[in-house]
Amino acid sequence: MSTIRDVANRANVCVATVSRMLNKPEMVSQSTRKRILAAMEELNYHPNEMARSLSTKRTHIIGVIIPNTSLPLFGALADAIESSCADNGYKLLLCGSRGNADKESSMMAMLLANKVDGIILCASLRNPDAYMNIDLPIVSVDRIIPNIPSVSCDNFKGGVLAARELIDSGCRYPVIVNNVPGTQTTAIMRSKGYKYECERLGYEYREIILTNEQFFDCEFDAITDAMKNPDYPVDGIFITGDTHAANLKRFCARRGLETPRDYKLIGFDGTDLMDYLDLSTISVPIVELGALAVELLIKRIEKQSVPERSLLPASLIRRSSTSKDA
Amino acid sequence: MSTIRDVANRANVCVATVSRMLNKPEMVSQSTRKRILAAMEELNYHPNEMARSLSTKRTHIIGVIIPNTSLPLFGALADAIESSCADNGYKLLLCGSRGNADKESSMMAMLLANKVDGIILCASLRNPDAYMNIDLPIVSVDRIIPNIPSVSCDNFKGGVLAARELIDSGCRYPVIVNNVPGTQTTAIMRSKGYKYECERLGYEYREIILTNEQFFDCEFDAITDAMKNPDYPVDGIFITGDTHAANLKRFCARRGLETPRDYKLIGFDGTDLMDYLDLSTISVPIVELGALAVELLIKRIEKQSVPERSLLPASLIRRSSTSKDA
DNA sequence: CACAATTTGATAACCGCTTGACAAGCGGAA
DNA sequence: TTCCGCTTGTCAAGCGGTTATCAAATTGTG
Repeated sequence: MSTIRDVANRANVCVATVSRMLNKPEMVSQSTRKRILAAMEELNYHPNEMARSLSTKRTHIIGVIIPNTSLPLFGALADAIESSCADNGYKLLLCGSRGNADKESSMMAMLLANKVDGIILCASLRNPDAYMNIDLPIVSVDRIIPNIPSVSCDNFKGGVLAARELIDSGCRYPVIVNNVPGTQTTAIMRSKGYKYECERLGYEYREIILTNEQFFDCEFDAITDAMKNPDYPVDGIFITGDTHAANLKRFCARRGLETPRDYKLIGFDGTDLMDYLDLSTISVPIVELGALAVELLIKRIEKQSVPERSLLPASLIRRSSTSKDA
Repeated sequence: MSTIRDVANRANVCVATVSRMLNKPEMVSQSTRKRILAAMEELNYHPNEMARSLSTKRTHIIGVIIPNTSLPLFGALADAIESSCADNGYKLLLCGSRGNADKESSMMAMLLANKVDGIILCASLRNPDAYMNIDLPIVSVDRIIPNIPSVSCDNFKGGVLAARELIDSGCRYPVIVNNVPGTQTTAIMRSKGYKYECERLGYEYREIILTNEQFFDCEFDAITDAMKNPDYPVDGIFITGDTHAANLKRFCARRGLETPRDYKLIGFDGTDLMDYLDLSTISVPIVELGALAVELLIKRIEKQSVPERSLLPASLIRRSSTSKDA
């Protein structure tokens, strides 16, 4: 592997000149530039980025902490982030946290030790303290963390859209299916939006709370039971998460319940999956979220100021699961 | 940010001792070890991995070139690879090639310049020359490249299973839907397996070739037309790729054609999507593929020898789209 | 207590590149 | 010719670690 000295020798210049040509090419004349380029070519020289980083204290690497790229939403997000990074001359160090708070912490430390220029975080939020007081630019995606700029989609608006769509499609007894309340501010905003719109339209706010395990194991009896409740026979369901919606649809189908005939169903995320299943959903602009996260992070790396909270619009994707003709 | 020298001072030892404790802890006594650890703790010291890499010539980073993590298959693969890397103390530099051969080449160069310890490649294979003659351990996933160890699933066997399943489910006129023939040896193996089994069971080998654009735009008329062909009224379809299968199912459904009534359908990949759509598929052991790729790469990094070609078993996932009761 | 074994110190070179200070060479303009 | 401005050379220190060498200090052992 050839070094900058080899190139310098080959081109009959000094190392400083080669370095200048690498970093401020306008400082070196056409003729020597050509000589140096030729030498690089001949030696197949590529500057050692490690060595560079060591002296410039800039790696042009950004770290991404994300639960799991095998989930459609996060896979798409990772892809959007990667692509934006590449467009801006940054590389991406990927960490899968699996929603494990301890892993997150150790990954933070690892990224610090590897001198990444900044971090994009999709945090579990189990231990928000871990992210604060870190002397490194951070941008959070779809999670609200004090003192850390975040980009998320307008979850409140998403909740509003979902409520309105259920009611528009003729539901009299809508319900929102939620996770056990946690620190997920985005989930809270979705609920709030949903609640706001329900009440504005004169409907009752009802929710069904499921545990993570129930979601994971598709134990949705609480929901089908609620559909048979004479006092409030649920006929419209807003479930936040496309995979959950897909699981629920299957669960119900096995019990002979079909959308839109027996109930309306709307999800949240806007993944392709919903297209195949013909399920309505609230679309999250993932590509834009990823791109904006990268943009903001780079601004912070360059010491520019960025807005503390960025909201991107959620939008309704209407499919047969919320069609009127029940 | 504190350096190794700061730690040395704080602990009243010399840098060499601190370095020893970092790299061969057994060489330093209990008592000083404690002192050093305490000093590190107090200074919140984390060794600068860049500097380390520069002198050891080992980054413990592996580069991954993959088309696009937003596709279910690659998202899952990336996740499997990341997770195995983490388990083995490696970090992952992720590159999205989007199947673009030029991007692949420049990413190769980038990874080289960043001194990754090795590369896992999911190549487009548009320019296989680019990967060869690279002085760095490489492992290829699901692509066969001369002189580069590869891990893939047993595509031949997968083709066999698909053919047998179609025929078992009662098809008289099965067909395989293929991409235009390219350099994808894995696709070739699938075809071969399919063909082998068809002929072994006394059936005719028929294929329908579609272009990438036709796949992408879901222009499947050639297939539905074939289903009406009186000479060979296609009643069973093996389409290699789950998303394609999903798209085809939708395409057919819009024309009133349903599985398993009007035709049998089997995909290839084994993604969750197929579960939701109740479609049969040949399952690729993605997690194992990722883990094995990492394992082999690490072996190569450590100068151990590895097998040139590794095959992991494909398996049939049977769902209603290939059930007999048509 | 002498001797060996273990642990630590001190120093310096090195990994490959950047950067600043300063001088020297060169050509063109006045 | 002289002076200026651009380009390049020279030199050296520094980024934060690793590692080899050798010597010195500490500890354990019989």
